Amino acid sequence: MTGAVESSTPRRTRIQLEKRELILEAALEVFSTNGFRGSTIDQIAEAAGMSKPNLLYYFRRKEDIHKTLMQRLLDTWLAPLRELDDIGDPLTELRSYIRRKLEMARDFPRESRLFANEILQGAPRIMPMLEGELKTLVDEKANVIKGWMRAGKIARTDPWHLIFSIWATTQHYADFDVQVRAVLGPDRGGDGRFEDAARFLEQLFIDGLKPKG
Amino acid sequence: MTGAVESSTPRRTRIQLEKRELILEAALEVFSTNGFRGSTIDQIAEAAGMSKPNLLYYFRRKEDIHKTLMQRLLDTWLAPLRELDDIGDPLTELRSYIRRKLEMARDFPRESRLFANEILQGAPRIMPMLEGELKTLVDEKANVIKGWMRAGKIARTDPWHLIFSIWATTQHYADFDVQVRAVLGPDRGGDGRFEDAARFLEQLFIDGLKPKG
DNA sequence: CAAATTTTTGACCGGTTGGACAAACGTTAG
DNA sequence: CTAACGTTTGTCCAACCGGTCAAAAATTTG
Repeated sequence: MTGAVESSTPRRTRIQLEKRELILEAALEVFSTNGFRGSTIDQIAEAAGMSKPNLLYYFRRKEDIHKTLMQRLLDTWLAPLRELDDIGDPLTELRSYIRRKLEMARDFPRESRLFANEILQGAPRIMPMLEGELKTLVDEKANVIKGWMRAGKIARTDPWHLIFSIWATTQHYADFDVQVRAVLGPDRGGDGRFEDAARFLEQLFIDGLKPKG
Repeated sequence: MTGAVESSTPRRTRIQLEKRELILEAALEVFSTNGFRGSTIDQIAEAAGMSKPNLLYYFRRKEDIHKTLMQRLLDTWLAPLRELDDIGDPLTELRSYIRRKLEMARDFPRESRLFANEILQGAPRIMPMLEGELKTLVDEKANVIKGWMRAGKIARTDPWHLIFSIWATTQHYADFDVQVRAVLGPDRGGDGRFEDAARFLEQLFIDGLKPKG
């Protein structure tokens, strides 16, 4: 069932390394907009500027491309959470975590959508990573946050649901981009939209929504 | 390009009405877990307990099923927001809006995922609805919320981003269900998970996250 | 019951897709 | 130059998929 995509030391030539990157970049584009089943090898090959058999010389199965993409993705995707530091001011830490996540939604929307697509369909290809790597990290950081709460440095809540909410709100701007755009109308140039969202989320998570009085 | 799925009064027999419902129910199940392109007519037909040609007797094209599903969906999906009442206590209104949305994520996760799937892929089939019906409603309600803010009844923020955040956080529990489950572990029976989320979101949106001191 | 109508099915079709393969092409080292 | 190795491509195939069609089966109507 679970075949190793890359066994030990695959010993790659220079061309192989380059072409594999090219393919992964193209596949990210195609997979993130059409989903796994909705994407064809031909599409990816064309986006990478090569023929289908040529692509299959570098990745023997369509699923291998997707798997490789997912493995890399999870690392960069969780990087901001990894940086959440036990030491340092809690509110500052959370504020910059939120901002980093939002920046990622802005700068890497394809990665976000690829991930969302996979989860939506039941995470058939990355379930083990969720239950392993992901859960471990989240539990660890949730406990950090819990420590801050016990120390009275931030209000008490469920840290797990807090993390989920930060994920949900930030990634929303990448995953549901067309909807956001449809509702707000075309972006009026610059980082206007981004700054609005950043300001809102900071207020929501840091100050809270309630009457000043 | 845009063919009417159902023109005026299609005059349906009893059997047609029943079977069409059966197909739509089956299609909801299949589409929401595999996406549009990832689903086959055969899968839907089997889930509905009939043969493929038989299904195609009731819906002539695969896309017709999806379109019909989406049209119905948007109505029920936006119902909670429609109920947001100008009169009545703002915080109470918002609190029950959030709760209703969360209940929908719990009770109709397939609908949520179907919608998410469509938006993720650029909303190719429902763009007009987003720019029309959806935008109109959101703008209207955003102005209601703006009124509350001007009256000093709730803190000032961007109402549009507030609505997005409520959507994002509540729907997250349906769309990213497998991830939530992977991180939190198996649900310990009953509505425990749901109540945790409800409590958290109420605190987040109503009380805010900040030290009591 | 019998005719008319609706529903169901098996067989079929053209196009697409993931993938195999061998032959051709290119490159490099001896 | 040439043998060895890495790269690229044209061709092919079997499975799948959306959809058609005619004929059989069931149902409704008179």
